[in-house]
Amino acid sequence: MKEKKEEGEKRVLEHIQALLSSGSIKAGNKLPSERQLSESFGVTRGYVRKALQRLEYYGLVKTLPQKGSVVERIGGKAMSGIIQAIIEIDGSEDIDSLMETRGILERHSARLAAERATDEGLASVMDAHAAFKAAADAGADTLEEDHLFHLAIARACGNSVTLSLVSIITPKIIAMNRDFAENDPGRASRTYGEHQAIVDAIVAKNADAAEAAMRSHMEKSKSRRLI
Amino acid sequence: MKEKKEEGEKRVLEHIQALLSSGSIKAGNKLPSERQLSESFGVTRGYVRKALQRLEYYGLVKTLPQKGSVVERIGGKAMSGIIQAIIEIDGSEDIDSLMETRGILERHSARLAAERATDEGLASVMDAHAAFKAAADAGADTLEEDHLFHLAIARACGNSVTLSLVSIITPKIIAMNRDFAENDPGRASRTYGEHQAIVDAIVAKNADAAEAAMRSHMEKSKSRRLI
DNA sequence: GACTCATAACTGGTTAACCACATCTGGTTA
DNA sequence: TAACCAGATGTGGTTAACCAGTTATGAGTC
Repeated sequence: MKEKKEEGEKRVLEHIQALLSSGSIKAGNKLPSERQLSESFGVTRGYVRKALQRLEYYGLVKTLPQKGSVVERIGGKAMSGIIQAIIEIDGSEDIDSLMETRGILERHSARLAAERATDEGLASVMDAHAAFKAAADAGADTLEEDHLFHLAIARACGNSVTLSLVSIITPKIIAMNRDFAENDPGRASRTYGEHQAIVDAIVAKNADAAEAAMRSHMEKSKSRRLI
Repeated sequence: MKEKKEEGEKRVLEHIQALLSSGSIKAGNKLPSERQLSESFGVTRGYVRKALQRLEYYGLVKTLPQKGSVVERIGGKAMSGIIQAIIEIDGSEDIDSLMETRGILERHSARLAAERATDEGLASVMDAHAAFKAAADAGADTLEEDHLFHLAIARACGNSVTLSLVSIITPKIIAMNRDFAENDPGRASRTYGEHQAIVDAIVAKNADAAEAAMRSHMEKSKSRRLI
């Protein structure tokens, strides 16, 4: 996908991966300075910084201002495997995996929302649900309201990581199959009905029903190729 | 968490969020140039670039070399909500959410591995399992082998997104509770037994059993505060 | 020899300048 | 009028220089 772009960063990641898996740098030790790395890898310092920031984002190294970067206390082989996954992540996200994983996360966020949503969380879910209906009744495009409905549930489930992951995955799916958006006139009302079942289960605090309703919704929307 | 650091990037994200939610910039349109943004936001261009790259990583904008950045065709309110989630992500990952979400993903990766793992995938799972036993028998630290075992399952499940997410989450958990690592001498063998149950179910292609075994393993390890 | 403290070297963080390339502009030409 | 074609402008991508702060050094002192 990205050929020229970020080529330097990828090279740095591979080099660091080699350093760690070969044992040249042990877990918990300090990494050489950015300047030394850039020189030994034959790239400019900017790429080293980008790669290190990426690794820090994934929690593999910790960079301290004016001091240096230390690698987390994770074994070399495991570290290497994770970096490999990071390198592969970029363009490897196929639509099937995205939708499957999203289904798993959404299903559980519905369950968790039913189990422990606050009154405030329930209210915002119902608000989003009502907004969807309003848009549908007005004959407007409901894609955004649909998305916001799901985000409201993810937020109500009280799990910040699940919310983050759903937030990351959903736009990728939208971007990937927006072109497939058929304009079936009955689609919005059918989606609304499925949403209604989810909302009912959540407000009834019936976790099993909420998960089942979301699962059903996900499977149907998958066949529609839309949220 | 990050106070001074990346403050500029956060400011840019908030500004762009405001631009999008206010409707000043509509979905599908081109964003102003990086220089214009940096000037109007009162920050240097570096921060604008970092923020845009972040948004591109999340699939919200697409940056074309020598042309400009276009925002994905997602509604302004939804876009704003996603950016909000991105801003909140940084330090908001509490250990409970991390472990809960990891449990959900691992549970399903075990199920999927049982359903559709290739012979190659099965072999690497069993290899990792054997490596764990070897380390345990030698009385060595098994943390790395434990991690690699779980990564092997995630890889065998054939879902690239799930593999990515597990790869991202796991090191954060390790980093967070490495200090809790008690040295209970029986721990390794107990963990090995739990792993054995998972492996058996996967090779038997019994999805329900695999999921149940992984769920049990996750719950027990949660109480141990270790993988 | 042990301690102190100015200083030099080095760290990651930040900024401004530079590059190749794409696009737009406005005059020129068939 | 319409096609064309320098060249001026603007784009994101990249690089090198600069900054504040930390750390190691080593001469000077007790």
